[in-house]
Amino acid sequence: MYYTKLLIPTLREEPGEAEIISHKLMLRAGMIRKLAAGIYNYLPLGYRVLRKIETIVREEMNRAGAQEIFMPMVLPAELWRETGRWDQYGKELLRLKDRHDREFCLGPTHEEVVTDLIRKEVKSYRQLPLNLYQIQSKFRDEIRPRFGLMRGREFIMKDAYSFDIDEACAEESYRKMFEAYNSIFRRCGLIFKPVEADSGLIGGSFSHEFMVLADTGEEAVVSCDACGYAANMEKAEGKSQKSEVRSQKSEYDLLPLERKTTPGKKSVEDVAAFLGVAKEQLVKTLLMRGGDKVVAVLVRGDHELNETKFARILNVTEVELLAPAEVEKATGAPSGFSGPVGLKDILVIADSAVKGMANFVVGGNEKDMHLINVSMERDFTPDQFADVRNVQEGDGCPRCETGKLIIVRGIEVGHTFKLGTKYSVSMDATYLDEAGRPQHMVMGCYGIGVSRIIAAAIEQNHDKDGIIWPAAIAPFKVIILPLNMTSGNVKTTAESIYKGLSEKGVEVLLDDRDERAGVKFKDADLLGIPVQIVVGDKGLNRGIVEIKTRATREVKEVAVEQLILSWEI
RNA sequence: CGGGGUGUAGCGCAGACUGGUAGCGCACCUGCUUUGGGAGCAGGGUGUCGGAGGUUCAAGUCCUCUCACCCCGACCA
Repeated sequence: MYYTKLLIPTLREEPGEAEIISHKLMLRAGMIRKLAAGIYNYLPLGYRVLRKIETIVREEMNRAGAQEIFMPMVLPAELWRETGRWDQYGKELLRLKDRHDREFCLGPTHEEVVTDLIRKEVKSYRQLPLNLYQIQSKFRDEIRPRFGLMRGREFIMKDAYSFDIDEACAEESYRKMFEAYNSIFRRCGLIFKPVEADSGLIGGSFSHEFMVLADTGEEAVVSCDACGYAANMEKAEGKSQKSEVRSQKSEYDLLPLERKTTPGKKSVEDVAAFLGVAKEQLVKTLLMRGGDKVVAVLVRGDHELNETKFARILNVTEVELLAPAEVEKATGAPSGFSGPVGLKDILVIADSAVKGMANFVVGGNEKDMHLINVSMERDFTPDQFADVRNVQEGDGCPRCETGKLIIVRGIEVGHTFKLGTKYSVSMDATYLDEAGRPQHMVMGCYGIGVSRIIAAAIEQNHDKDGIIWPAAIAPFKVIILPLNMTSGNVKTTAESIYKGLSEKGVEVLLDDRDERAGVKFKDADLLGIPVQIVVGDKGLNRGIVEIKTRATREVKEVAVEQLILSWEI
């Protein structure tokens, strides 16, 4: 392809709308342009990368036995009402009406549609298992789209759905997808990690997220430094190092409970500093609403509540912190002074790291008042202990004896769920077994953020000058840089190299613009094509061209006549 | 949805407080020179100053409403 024939509007300056590096570089490299918040045009270069990724995804999905289909983007409301998600999904579901006033939504995911298809077409156990996938635009009306393709409202997703006769077969289908996903991300040239995840709103029994490791990732990835354990923050469990070992009551003399005035000291930092104790000697009391109940949660001062775990304990889909006025009503004191001692008619759940603590500090349920030397059981007894906190770096691994947990950032590019019968039951998708009895199909669903992979790949592969594409997803493999288009020798040599490589099946971009060398170098670095072939008079006088690797900037001089002959794809 | 901010040329921005012919850099077009890391000189403005009302002799600037976008938070594959 000739550069002047392609629309590649590179920018010298960083557009103000972009915050993170992948978004900036995609705009600067002329890959995408924004149409509306979270909605983007793909220009030729961006689309080529997208297609590369799609091809890898298709090949691996097909290899794993999945079949490609294509479902509509506009979905009728009735299907969503059948599973209850028309009401559950909230504002993220973009709803619209047709001319007859019938209700529809733009598809954010396709469990309902595919289940409807299968329940109509599949009747017998002989037709199973089935795994159907599509690569398609999804629309989720995100509260706050940001970071370009990383969190768009319209985005391109590969979604697959498996249907099996029973749990064991469903797990086999899941395992195949898990392996296909590993192959896909490996082939895309990404450094990634599959982690255990909470299954969230889509529901189901277990689930993995595939995380591309990058400092700018939006999610925290927890993993063990000794064994293979890895989970996302919502799901990760850990053994607390300090409280469970050091703060055993038996090792301490219980001191008498005391009241201390702590004027205006509300935060853990302030109270700890004021009283001259460590943050981990405090216990926070958070008043939360889950469903229609108000619950007090106790978490050690240096720990954070994990709302996902907490919601699961309460068996509700979401929990929220009470507003200050509600806290005052529930405890009799302004927020910041809540404590478990003397709380009435409120369920108290304590994080397991609080178990066995002694001589600690809690709020006094009175303005400007805290209690010190509080001890479990003597002064109060929680209704329940449970793991409701975020793990911290250095916590013990829950799976092995010696491992310590480490935390890195990741970008979620894939998610696999074992759904079980959640949708087949609510939508009555059944098959007849060998005995002729109707049984619910057991399902799985598997998503890959195809467009997000582009952003993730750039987050992981760039330098100060631009993108450095992994070869498998690069828009071109080679860019030829004739440094002076007015030199006949340079021009014809560049063109013959272009022709030679093209005939060998190499995807080549020839920068035939009449630009100065500096401009071509800068743009080539920005675009991130893995190999640059530099053709200049200087080199040609010695009969050579330079082959430069974008990633390392290593330059190899090669005789012109040798170049095509010795080229290895 | 709450808080903050920004809309002026393709991109980055100034001009607004204090109303008086819409500007700067880059990009773009023409010509000449130049040509190995974002060239120089000369010429060219490509703009409903986000939109609608209003105040005024006069509005990019003041007032009201509105739309879009960005950031923080809550939320989320």
